[in-house]
Amino acid sequence: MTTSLHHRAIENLGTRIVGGNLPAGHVMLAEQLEDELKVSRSVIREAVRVLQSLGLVETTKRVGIRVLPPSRWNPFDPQVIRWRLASDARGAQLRSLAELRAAVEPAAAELAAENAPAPLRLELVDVAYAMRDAGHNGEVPRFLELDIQFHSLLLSGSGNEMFANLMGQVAETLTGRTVHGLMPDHPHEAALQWHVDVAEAIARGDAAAARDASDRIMRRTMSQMSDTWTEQPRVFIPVRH
Amino acid sequence: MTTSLHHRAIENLGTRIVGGNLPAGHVMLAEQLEDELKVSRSVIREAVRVLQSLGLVETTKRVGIRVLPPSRWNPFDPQVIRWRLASDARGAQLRSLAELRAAVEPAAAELAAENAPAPLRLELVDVAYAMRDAGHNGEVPRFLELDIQFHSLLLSGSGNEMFANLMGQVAETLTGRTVHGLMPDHPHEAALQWHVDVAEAIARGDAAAARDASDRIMRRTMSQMSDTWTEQPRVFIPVRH
DNA sequence: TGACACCGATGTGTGCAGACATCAAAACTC
DNA sequence: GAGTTTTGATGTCTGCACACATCGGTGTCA
Repeated sequence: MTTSLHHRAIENLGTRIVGGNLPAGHVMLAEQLEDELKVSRSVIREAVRVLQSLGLVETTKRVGIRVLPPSRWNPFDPQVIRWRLASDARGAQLRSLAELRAAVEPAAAELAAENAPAPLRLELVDVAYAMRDAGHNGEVPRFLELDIQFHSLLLSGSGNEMFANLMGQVAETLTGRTVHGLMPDHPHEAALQWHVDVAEAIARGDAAAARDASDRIMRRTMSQMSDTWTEQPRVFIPVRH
Repeated sequence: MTTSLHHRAIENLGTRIVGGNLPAGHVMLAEQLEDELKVSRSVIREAVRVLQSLGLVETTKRVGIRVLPPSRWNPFDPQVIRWRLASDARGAQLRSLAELRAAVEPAAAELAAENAPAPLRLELVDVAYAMRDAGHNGEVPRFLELDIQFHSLLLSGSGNEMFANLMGQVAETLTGRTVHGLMPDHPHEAALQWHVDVAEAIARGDAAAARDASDRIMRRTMSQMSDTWTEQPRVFIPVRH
């Protein structure tokens, strides 16, 4: 199946804007985009509407379609995140996601210990032990898969739909780490145990212990990654009154 | 200026879907929506495309426009949040936001202590002291305004654009609290001091102290609010493999 | 003469109507 | 039951009328 023209138009413009090829303030005309992408007006109009809802562009009569600065983008939109990960700002995006994850996961662990359904708790324990085995045996691909499953279950078990929604992005950061060669062949022994600690604390409903163990995992992964992206420039979003 | 038809169509359908009037699985036809909203096909199509990008509906040839379940919605989209706050699920949405905020703010305080630009640190200190004064004098509206400004500055100062983007939603939760009558006339004395502590810790670059003080604020507000929404049902989003 | 307010021309997004293309669900045939 | 045809919905294209922000010219007043 060839993806729809609508989808391709969004993808084309989205990657170019987020990638910086179309700088903020740049003005385009609908007609010009029709010619450029060789599609009809309706396709362009529908694509622009979507980009507008993501905060990537704004339309003004008599002016055209204006590209907005990054401070106006919706940084939580999965598409925007994907485009940023595919751009030069990949490092900065990974850092942002990692920081968000480091903040959220201990809180999610705490909530999961209080609210998660029983079957999920059991699965979490199983996965934690499987992770430990895979880590010991140096089965890197299987470990990565289990790692993603573990953290997905944790976020899902919190019962907070915003936490749960970060699953997809978390998977990105984890796979991103391996792509960047930041993943050792044998994960740190203590980190493996901490995963088990989180799972068992949740299983027995010990919120404080779950948070603490999760916090240890996060602090370790953060300190592990921080070296690689210290050179990434930070973006300060001005306060809108 | 009358808001555009496009905007009105999105608003109409968005509120109805998020509000539960159009249940998941419900199928609509573009032609039927044209008649119902008395607008042309292009308006409907552009609106549907936007709702599609928010995960509220999907379109299938030969079937129509199908409403998707809440687990498919983008819970971070400002519009979705706004519609949810206007619906029966207002309580659950406020709780989710409060939990997110409680997780993020201490992390943001830590980052701000390390990265925030100097002028922002100074402004933060000023606002913290102004808050304390306003709190002492029982100036509730002014206190609320300063409170929002304080937390906006904090999130913005973290240098993480995802944290910074939560400002708008945070403002909602704070104003939401007053609307719900959860705001005492005289804010708790210790909480006022903690705000000052956060600001001064950030000003002198003490990340650990900033986090601790912020964490105390969050724990207090959470325990304050938790009574009111314990009856709200939690939504567990299934893990997608 | 110069500054300023007004006003009409212009160009671009917005909204409308109708046509044909495409493709997957559903009905049909064997 | 498997394969084929039909059908009905979205996808795409096009021409047109309208709304309205911007720009430039015109007239008025100091």
